[in-house]
Amino acid sequence: MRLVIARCSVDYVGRLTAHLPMATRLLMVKADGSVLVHADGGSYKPLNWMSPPCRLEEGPGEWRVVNRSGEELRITIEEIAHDTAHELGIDPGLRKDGVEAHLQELLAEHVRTLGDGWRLVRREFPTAIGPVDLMCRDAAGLGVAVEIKRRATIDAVEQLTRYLELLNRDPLLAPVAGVLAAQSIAPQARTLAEDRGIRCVVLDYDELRGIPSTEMTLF
Amino acid sequence: MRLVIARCSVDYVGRLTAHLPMATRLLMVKADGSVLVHADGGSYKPLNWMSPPCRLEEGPGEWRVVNRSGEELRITIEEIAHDTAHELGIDPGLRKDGVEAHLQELLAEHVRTLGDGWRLVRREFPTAIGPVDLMCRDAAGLGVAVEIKRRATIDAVEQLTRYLELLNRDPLLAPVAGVLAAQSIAPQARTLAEDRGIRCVVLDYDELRGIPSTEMTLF
DNA sequence: TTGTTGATTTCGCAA
DNA sequence: TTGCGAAGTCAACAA
Repeated sequence: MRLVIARCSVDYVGRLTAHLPMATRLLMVKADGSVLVHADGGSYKPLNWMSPPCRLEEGPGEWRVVNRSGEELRITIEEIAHDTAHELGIDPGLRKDGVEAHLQELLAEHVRTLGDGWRLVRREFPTAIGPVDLMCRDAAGLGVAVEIKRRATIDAVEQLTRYLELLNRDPLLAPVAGVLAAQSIAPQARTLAEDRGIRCVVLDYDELRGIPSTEMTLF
Repeated sequence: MRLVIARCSVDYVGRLTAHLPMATRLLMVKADGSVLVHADGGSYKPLNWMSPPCRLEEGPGEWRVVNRSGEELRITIEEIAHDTAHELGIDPGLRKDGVEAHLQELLAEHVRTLGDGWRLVRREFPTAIGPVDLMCRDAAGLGVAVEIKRRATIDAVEQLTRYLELLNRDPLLAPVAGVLAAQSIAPQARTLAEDRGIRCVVLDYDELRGIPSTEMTLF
């Protein structure tokens, strides 16, 4: 990895056109040839960049970074304050825990939190337009399709609505009710969902994780 | 901006839990206290990070980066290969051109490309559930709602469908047809749109830009 | 390779 | 401040 602190201006021409006026910035050149232009603030997102695979052509006072589809990042360098290179090696990579897939696992284990006497029919219940996260039966034995999200927006309501329309056309399954379960639910999503008779449930990840999974055997 | 090349392991506990095993990486500390952990490849996204506002507490062989909501990034440092700091100053920022707003401006100027004799009623035509990108009238004087996207997915079709339902309830406007105009249209979106009688139009940004805007005065 | 979906999305605008 | 939609979204996974 090469780290350059330089006074530079940057022009990108590709999927859009963008320009950065002359200023001092960090230029990061990674081992795969990708280039990142970072300012001393903002978020983790660079001001501008070129993703791999790409090629860096270094000329006097100008870098050109191009990829196969003709996108180009042109960096005009006025002055270099720092320029070092470092061997980093291949990174072993990140391990994550607590994403949407885990929410689904947890809720599948604790379907009872949605209602007394509820049972899980199956996870990833297949339909013609994609799998329903959880298919359940309530205490009365009626079908319930559960859509799980970390953050539920209007899209989630539309998605669940499409599933419900399809499922309710099947005389063997109908009637099927809907539940939108998420760690947070956007107000507009809640309004639309309730307008369509879809129940909204806010999930607490830590609470779900805290319930002993042997609970299901108690009933 | 401080740049540190170090052999380190990283643990993040916050909205999720994540772990990085010991390896050599770049640690970038920005002026606002935010910290980025970069590997020598991948994309512009760091392996892990803490967004501002946050605070860095530096101990012997361990950094703790915390924010107000209790999220924490803990970096255990085994060896430091490089450690420099640089004054960058405030960045003047990025200027972009060619985003969705520009597509809307261009198409509003060249509504005729959608059909001979078409007229623009107004941009951002207001409805109870949000503004329609372009409201037009075709050669026969019938209303057409146009939804503009850079990339049209199924969401865009659903959005336009909601508008059309609403608009067609208004006896002063009905009947209103729908057009989905985008630089690219996902196959499933096209299928769903055409199934609902919504016309799909692929836009060419450069072509639209190339048409003299005085064209409208020719008719 | 292509398409679809989730994301510690980030970012910008507007109410 | 909050909410919502766009993004050069990116990235992982399935078909």
